[in-house]
Amino acid sequence: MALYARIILGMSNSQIDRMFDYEIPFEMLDKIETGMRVKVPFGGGNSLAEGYVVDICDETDVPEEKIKFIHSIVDKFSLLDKDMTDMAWWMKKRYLATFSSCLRTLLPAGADLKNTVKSVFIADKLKAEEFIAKNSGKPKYEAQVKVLQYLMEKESEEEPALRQILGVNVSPVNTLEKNGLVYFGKTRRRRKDSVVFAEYKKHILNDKQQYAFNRILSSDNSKPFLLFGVTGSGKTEIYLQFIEKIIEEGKQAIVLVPEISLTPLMVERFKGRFGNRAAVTHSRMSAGERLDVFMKAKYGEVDVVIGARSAVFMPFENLGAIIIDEEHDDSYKSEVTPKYDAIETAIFRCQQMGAKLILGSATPSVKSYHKALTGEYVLLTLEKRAGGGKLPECEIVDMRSELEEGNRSVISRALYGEIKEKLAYKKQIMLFINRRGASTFVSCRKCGHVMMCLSCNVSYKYHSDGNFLMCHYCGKKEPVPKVCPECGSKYIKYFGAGTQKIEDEIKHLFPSARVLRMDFDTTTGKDGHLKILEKFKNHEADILIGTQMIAKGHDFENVDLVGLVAADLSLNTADYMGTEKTFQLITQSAGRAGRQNGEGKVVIQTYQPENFAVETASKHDYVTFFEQEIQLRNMMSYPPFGYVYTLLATGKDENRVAEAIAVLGDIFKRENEDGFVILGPSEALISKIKDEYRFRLMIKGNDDEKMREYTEKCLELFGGRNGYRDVYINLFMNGGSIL
DNA sequence: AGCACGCCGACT
DNA sequence: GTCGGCGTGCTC
Repeated sequence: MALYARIILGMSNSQIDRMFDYEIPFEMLDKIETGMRVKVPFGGGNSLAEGYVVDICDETDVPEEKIKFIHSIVDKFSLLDKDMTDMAWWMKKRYLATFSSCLRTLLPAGADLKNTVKSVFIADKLKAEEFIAKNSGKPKYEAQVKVLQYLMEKESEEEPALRQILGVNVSPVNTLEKNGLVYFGKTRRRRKDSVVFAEYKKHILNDKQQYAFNRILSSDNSKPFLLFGVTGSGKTEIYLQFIEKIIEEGKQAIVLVPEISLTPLMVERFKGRFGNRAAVTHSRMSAGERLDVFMKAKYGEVDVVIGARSAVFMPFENLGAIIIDEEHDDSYKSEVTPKYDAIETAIFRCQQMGAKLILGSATPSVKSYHKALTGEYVLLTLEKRAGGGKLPECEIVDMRSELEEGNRSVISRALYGEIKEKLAYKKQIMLFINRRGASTFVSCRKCGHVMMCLSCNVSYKYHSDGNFLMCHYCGKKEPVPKVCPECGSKYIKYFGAGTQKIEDEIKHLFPSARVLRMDFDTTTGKDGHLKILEKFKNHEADILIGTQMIAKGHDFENVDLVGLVAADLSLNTADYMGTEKTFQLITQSAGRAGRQNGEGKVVIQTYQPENFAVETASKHDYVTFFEQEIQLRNMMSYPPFGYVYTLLATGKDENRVAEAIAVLGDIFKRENEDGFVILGPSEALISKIKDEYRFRLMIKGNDDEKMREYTEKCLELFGGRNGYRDVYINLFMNGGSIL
């Protein structure tokens, strides 16, 4: 009886997102496993395609004459078990993506690298013993004896490692192989992990911490925990002690942190507690290193993995817990298809594995806190800072009256005074502005013409260091025009303020202060941002100016003043998350001030001082913020009460894109049985990016589940026609507005 | 995604 | 007559 392998092809973005059955050739029967990648002949030309074995079975519905044989096996070791492929199926359903894209997402980027290394195995222990007895002491055979003695203990070793450890060269090993005492084979590659971290000592939990800790331990794992505690309330210590318990039970844990806070300090804490039983993955590691961590997790060589979003896919076979720190952070949502949310994925994974989930934050997302209040999560609150430190004092400055009273600078008089004072006391200062470049746009005063990028239909941003215009969508640069290209007038005006403009202004106001700027433009090198932060930490600069990049995670002892130059920038976006983001940004930035001595001061500059997000954040009052925000969401039918899906069609040919979105719109209108609101189709606000035209269709409703099914059905009907291959359809279910 | 098949115009 | 353009449909 023949055996068949059920294969999912790995090709991207395809209309062939379904299973294909292949017969397993006889010689592969004992090697092939579910979860391996294989090469198969596919299509009329039998070109080789790579696919994943998702199942092995002894029957198939496919007529015999159609069945082909698997060509070859790619992996020596299975990358995925059934739980992992189940997770991929769940992702496909939840995020309406192809199964193969889900599989590729949960596999590490290095999964296509060679994962094996030449290794030496002992062939025959008896013969080896004889050889050692006969030849030990003889200088001629010294090296061979050394190798055999080592292999008597270890059975096998990677060849390069063996030679390095024993200090022998290739020839004795090859001689042994020639004489049949050892043989060569391949083993899974392991990389060394030699850095030793100082022990991070256990802290005694205070009453509040102990209470939260006990609640988590004694739970039945059915509900996630939301651990709500201000910065410095000791969440990390709870995580660490909890993981210790998990490991004692013989289980493993995943810790997710925002990419940006995956700092050496964070890593030290975990490595210092768990040593080499803990591993880290992050985007700066090579693909091979990341694959290595993945395989270590799968084969139980580590107990804890700390990483950013994608670490939620660590294939632990006995997962005991997932911890998501700073759970409100944007970086937990993927921006590429499948646009998975690491929190939702963690909830699925924990249910699947019977594991516990802890979400921690000082400023929980409105979504999560709402779930905690409605009983979907268990709320655990840590009220005060563990060391007893107090939160910094916040001052709100109304920039409108500043202007009225004649100060046209982007720095208010209050902030100026504070900076001057802190500089005098040799304290450090951080200034935030959520925007790079120097100006937001450049326009002609006479005719109002705005300088635009012709490939993207967005306004150019002015960059003062180098004096050029840059498109932040496609990266194109242009010199600043001397005269208006529309009317020829010489009056070109710059609007708005970004990091560069603040830097110029600060240098002008405080010529003797040492200033560092950190934003996307100054941190392009490898670890560029870490270098800048290190400099600042070593007090090689007095003032650090940056985007919100610097608001997260980093502790600077000597910072006594934080200035939010334009605290309300994110309030004015068309996004319903604007107020939430503003609250989080202010709170996080404030958390950077006076970490050590409690003398911190925060100056919040805003044009909307009466906005409740600004006001509550300045008082460190999350609960009041939440109560107002949730009412607003309810009133406006924003999540978690109402949802917006956006379908974005893009392509090079404007007419084709417009036609495709019209056809798609008709399908949505025709299939609409539940009274969803359909907006559009229409041109997107940014009608072109990188020479690709953009049209969108929006669906509104309040039943997320039903909307998803409906969208899936309509997309299938549209895709089934196979008609618009030159138009790419992108689905956004996160509810934020797509420009 | 590829690739073959097939139905059309334009070339030796 | 036949070569090759791409629109259409299938792939275990």
